[in-house]
Amino acid sequence: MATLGGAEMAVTPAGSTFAGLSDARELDPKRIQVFWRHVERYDPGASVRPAAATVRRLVVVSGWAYETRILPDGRRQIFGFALPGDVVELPASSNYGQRALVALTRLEVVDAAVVCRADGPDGKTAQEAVERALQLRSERLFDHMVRIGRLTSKERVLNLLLELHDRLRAVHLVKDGVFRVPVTQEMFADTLGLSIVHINRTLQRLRRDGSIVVRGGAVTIPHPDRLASAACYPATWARAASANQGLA
Amino acid sequence: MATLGGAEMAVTPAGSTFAGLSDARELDPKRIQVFWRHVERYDPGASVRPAAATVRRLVVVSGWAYETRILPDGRRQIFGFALPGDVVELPASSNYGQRALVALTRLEVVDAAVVCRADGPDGKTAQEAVERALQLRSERLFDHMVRIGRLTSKERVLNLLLELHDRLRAVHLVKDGVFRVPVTQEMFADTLGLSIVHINRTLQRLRRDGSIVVRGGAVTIPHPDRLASAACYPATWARAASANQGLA
DNA sequence: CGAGACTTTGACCGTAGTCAATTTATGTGG
DNA sequence: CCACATAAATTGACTACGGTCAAAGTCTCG
Repeated sequence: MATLGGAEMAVTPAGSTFAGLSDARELDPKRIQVFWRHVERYDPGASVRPAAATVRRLVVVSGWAYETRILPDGRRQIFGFALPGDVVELPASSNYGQRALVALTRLEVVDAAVVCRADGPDGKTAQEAVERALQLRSERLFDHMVRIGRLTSKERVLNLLLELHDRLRAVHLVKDGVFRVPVTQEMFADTLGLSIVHINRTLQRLRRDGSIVVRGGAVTIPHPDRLASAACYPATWARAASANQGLA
Repeated sequence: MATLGGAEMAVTPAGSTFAGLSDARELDPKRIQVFWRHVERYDPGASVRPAAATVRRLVVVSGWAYETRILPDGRRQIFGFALPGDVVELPASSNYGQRALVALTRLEVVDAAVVCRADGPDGKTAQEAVERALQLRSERLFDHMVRIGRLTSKERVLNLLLELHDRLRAVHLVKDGVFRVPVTQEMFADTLGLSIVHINRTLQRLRRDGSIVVRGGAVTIPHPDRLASAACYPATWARAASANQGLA
């Protein structure tokens, strides 16, 4: 049967090397030059290096990552996924045990400070974009809390897939309604606070009733609008996401 | 039998009108004067007024509040509690439906901007304190996500109580190990992603086995250290909280 | 005292977890 | 291109944690 995870692939926005920073006005050759030197690359499974004493703000250039914490007894909670164009805040290494950012695919990130510095005299535009992106990330945390706190398993899965769909679409990573989700069912389980077996069965139900279509790690959601209400997915969100695409 | 909620009471730090801002160096009479004029007061159940177009940062002066979202079908998720000395970020009124800050007791708040403005030439000290407090709040969101995502009901309740204990202690609201928790069991349920009935039974179990003592809305945790590990409560946390008390 | 809010209890149900085995990719070296 | 090793997905049987419903008990306060 079809699976959800599909391992690593070219998880980069269409027609642009600089995911999430691809919009016209940002594409100053000089600026890109600057970025190239500062891009950090990680292989799947590697943790992004935190700063020594400060929180670190990172812009995801390409690839997927996930934020996670692992409990002493091995239980794991995944807080969310970082996609191209997202900005993430890493805790200082001193309390890094609390939360790590792990590459899910091949991953490229740039320090937000670099992006801001590169942007004009006082880097105001980029600075604002970073703030906005962090704000969105924060809102997503609340969404996710609702998911794991108050939604049923079916709603959780759908809701998360809808979010990923919208976010990926905002950075042009959805083609003809199809998007790639390089996440194993085990990770989905740890994200949504469910067991892996239950995730598996829930996905099957969703496929059977036609809510989602999964083919080789790529997902399609035939009727996003119809499902949004069934999954308590705030329609508002879609608006906010397209009106305010973070760094895209 | 003893209950948990105990309605409103003087939920203000010991020997100080200005909870969370009571430390020596902050107690400049002029500054307090400024604050008095800007304090906003809310009655239990009232929502704190959001700003029109911007996120609003508020310092809690006294009382409790909770951040919440209500789903179309009535389900509710409470994201956490704001205690004296905490700083909270409210969304702009445009998408205020997403998340509200509601007074749980009589509540006094001040706009963080006011606090910063009042603090010396460029308000740097206060500014930093606000940033730090927001950082702590953010960390608590992650803690809470682990709670509802990966802990058992018993662990969830204990873990939350331990957090409240530590936070209240940091602002001197714990006397002889006893602290007041003006939260109904229904709210606890909506906070921890459980049903009210289950919360009730879980609390009873915890009382029976002596993990907690509840008398008229006041709670004692006889052996915090022993329970911390049983509840996956990061001991680290306590350290961070006392080393870094936000605005206290 | 009565109303309303909150807590407690009992009976029953169902969603989701656990355990363990099987099947299906995915990948690697010969 | 095949054999084998490994990771991921799937299945079945069984359990249990936590939810639902409904009624009764407490507490507070006007």
